Amino acid sequence: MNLFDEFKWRGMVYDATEGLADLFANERVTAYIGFDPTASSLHVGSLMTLMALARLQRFGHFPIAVVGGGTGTIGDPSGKSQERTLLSLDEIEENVAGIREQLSRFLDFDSPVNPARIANNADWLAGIDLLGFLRDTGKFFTVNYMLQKESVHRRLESEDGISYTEFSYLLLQARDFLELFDRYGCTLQMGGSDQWGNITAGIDLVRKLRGKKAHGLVWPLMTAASGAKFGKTEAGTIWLDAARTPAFKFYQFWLNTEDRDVIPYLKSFTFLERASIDALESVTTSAPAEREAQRVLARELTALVHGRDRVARAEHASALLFGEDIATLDADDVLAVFDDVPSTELPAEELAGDGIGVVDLVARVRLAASKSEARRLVESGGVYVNNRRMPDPRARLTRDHAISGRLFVLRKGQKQNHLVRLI
RNA sequence: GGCGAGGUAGCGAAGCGGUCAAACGCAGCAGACUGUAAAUCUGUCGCCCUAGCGGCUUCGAAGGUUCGAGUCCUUCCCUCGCCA
Repeated sequence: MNLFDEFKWRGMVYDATEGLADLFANERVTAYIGFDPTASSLHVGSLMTLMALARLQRFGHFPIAVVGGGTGTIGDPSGKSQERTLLSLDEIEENVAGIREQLSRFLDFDSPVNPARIANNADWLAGIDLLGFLRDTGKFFTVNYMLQKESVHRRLESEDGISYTEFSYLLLQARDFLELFDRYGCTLQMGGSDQWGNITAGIDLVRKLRGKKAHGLVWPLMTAASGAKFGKTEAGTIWLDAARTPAFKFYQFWLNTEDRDVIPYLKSFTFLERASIDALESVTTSAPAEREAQRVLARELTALVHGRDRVARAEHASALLFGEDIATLDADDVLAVFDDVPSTELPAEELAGDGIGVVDLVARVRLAASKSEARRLVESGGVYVNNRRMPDPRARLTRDHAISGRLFVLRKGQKQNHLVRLI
């Protein structure tokens, strides 16, 4: 099976240029994808992209991850309904460094055969002078062509319009492709379907200036079946950085995938073979309550992003949290398992006398934004201490309630846990 | 520059001088039901507390009229549309 069929089977081909399948079959292709340096960490929304590069490398081709240190200063209008706020150069610099680090978990930069490569387009874009750019790149695009691009077109229709800055973005990305073609013989650019316009612009530029055929491949934008934006949860974005999204939470995010999304996610985000995924699909149909597919998905991704040892811990923590009676456990066991769960230290003297009010504690550890909100939470039955619901806002906690006299497991709703250690 | 429309809670959107902390929808949070799922239903949803027909700060900004202003007047700022 060549890479094109592989992508196709995984539902990753939304559109591709003519002849790409043959190219994959006959040549070792150098391909690139761009990453936006809008934050110092990538989040699950970039997984498709990361996996695409990783698969490419596994099939013997050459992946290039381009971090948009240059284009990031401008902002891509694709898929955006509003003008973006510009980041400072320092911020971008910092973000590029963070992303570089995360890429290494997906790509092999030391392969003797087909090592991956990282490039920062600031290297060639930053030094460009306006007049030179207008002559060398601008001359090859008519405004008519640019206006036809979906991303530009949509913004023209909108009330807010599009700034000249973002309008120019297309040209910069086209320039990237040309540059990578010249430097590394890169002949393929991939991305989400919103990138199609930018990609074809690059292909056109390569053809016009170098007389060579370059290719493009885009996949459908990942959405959850519910229509929710993928990768965001109640508590915000799911990052690939353990400091921002602890492994336990990351694991839980995938475990909570709904049935109708889980198979597509397995295809897109894991290296599992077709046979395994087909098997999981039938199990999901016959025994959905087991959530076997979700477990595998969570295990695979947590292992990939956070490492094998984290998986075991996350699984153990999940079993405990959603199963056994925490209160009977030993504080050390709980701590060992839950060290990813957010925690707060509380001086034991605050529990002296008649103890601390549940409401106060919930607000104190920021499980609720304010004391009033904490009170509402408690009254609606959404607060649990050591797995036992505490619906009375006047309830107080003393040391006697703590696990081994030194630990509280505070829970909000079904899933949000917080450890309180007495010191 | 001229004319017109408009700026209300995270978003959208009501609001004809008093009972407006502000209808309604979405998003959010919690509960029931479940499989740590989906759908559905319920509650909640400015901030504070000693939780009460309690206190405080809001309706672009600043002034003013009035016993009383999101609602009226003045000036200013900003957005959008049409024209130049």
